[in-house]
Amino acid sequence: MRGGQVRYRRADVVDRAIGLLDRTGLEALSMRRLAAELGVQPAALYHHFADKSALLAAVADEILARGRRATEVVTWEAELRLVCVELRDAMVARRDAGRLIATVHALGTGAQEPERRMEAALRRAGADDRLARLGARLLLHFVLAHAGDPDEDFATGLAVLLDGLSARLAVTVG
Amino acid sequence: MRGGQVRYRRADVVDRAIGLLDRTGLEALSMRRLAAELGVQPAALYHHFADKSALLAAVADEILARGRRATEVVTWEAELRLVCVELRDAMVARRDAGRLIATVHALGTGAQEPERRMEAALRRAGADDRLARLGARLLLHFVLAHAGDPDEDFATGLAVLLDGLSARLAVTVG
DNA sequence: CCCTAACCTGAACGCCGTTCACCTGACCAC
DNA sequence: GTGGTCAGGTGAACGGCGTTCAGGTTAGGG
Repeated sequence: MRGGQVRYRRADVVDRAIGLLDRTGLEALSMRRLAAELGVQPAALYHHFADKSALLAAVADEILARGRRATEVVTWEAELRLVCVELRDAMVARRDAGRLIATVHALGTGAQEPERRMEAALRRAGADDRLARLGARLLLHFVLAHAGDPDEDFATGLAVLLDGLSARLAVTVG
Repeated sequence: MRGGQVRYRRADVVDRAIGLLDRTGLEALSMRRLAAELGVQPAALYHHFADKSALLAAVADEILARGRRATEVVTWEAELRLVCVELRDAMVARRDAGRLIATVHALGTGAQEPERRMEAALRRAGADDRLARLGARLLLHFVLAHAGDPDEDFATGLAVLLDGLSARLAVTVG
């Protein structure tokens, strides 16, 4: 079957999954539908991904990677802002990307780079381990939950967090 | 079938669902398993609930209601703290309650009382519509995401938010 | 030219939520 | 007492899901 014996690699599958997500939404992004989209049996997908959550993680990470900006950043606060804005933009840019990324992060299988970057930025700012981890999680979960808010609300919420964190940072650093 | 013709009302079903949740976790809380637990056909559940999300909402609301404390509260800040702590305790008290409540809130079918209470408290504190709504969502999503954190982290995160909000409140109120 | 590894097939397994036509028994007005 | 109503339940089916498995096919390097 499938006369034109097209064969796919992992990246192709991820790409088509993104297309399917755009066109039909997260609910319709099932292993069976994706297989049909590729003209392939569902089982074939298990050659590229251990299970569905691995697929979703790969899709989320690809969406995130495509949303990365090439921006130079100096202050730790600007770095934090940039990560949050990049993440938010990626979540809002395409259909259901927000729910996808939140899901994948909840599953713990992917979409972890933003958190790592923010944690590193906070450490560079002088935060101890605990505050760096907590601050990164705080900011990350804020964006995951509020990406869909109006710009003004998003800005206010982000400012609340950054204010509070820099106050604690000042205390820690002395 | 089912000689001892036990018949159930909505509240009975919710109660048994909570028991099933405690014993077997959220994944195992399916319509079919719950029906089996009750010794009933799956279809019977649709007499009590329009669909699964209505069932989950009822379960979440019941868990929340059972977690309510009879506490007098004076300041708006104490009220906000109380709602957050009640919510957190409910999420942590029993197996998978956190994921359940977060899910139900995401579905928009239930678990909305904490947000309403916090919004009202913020309004009483002098916040305008926008800040009241935003603040309530900020606090709610903080708790949904960080209920499982160690006490110290939870306290710090909550303090960050309350600090930031009261600063903005002061500005608004003058 | 053959072998290996990557890729895919076809069929099945056991779950899931939900719908439908129909049945049963309790309770209440008459 | 009797008849009607209606909440609650039956049994069977529908279509969908993720996943597994034994085996087939094909491209590319030695």
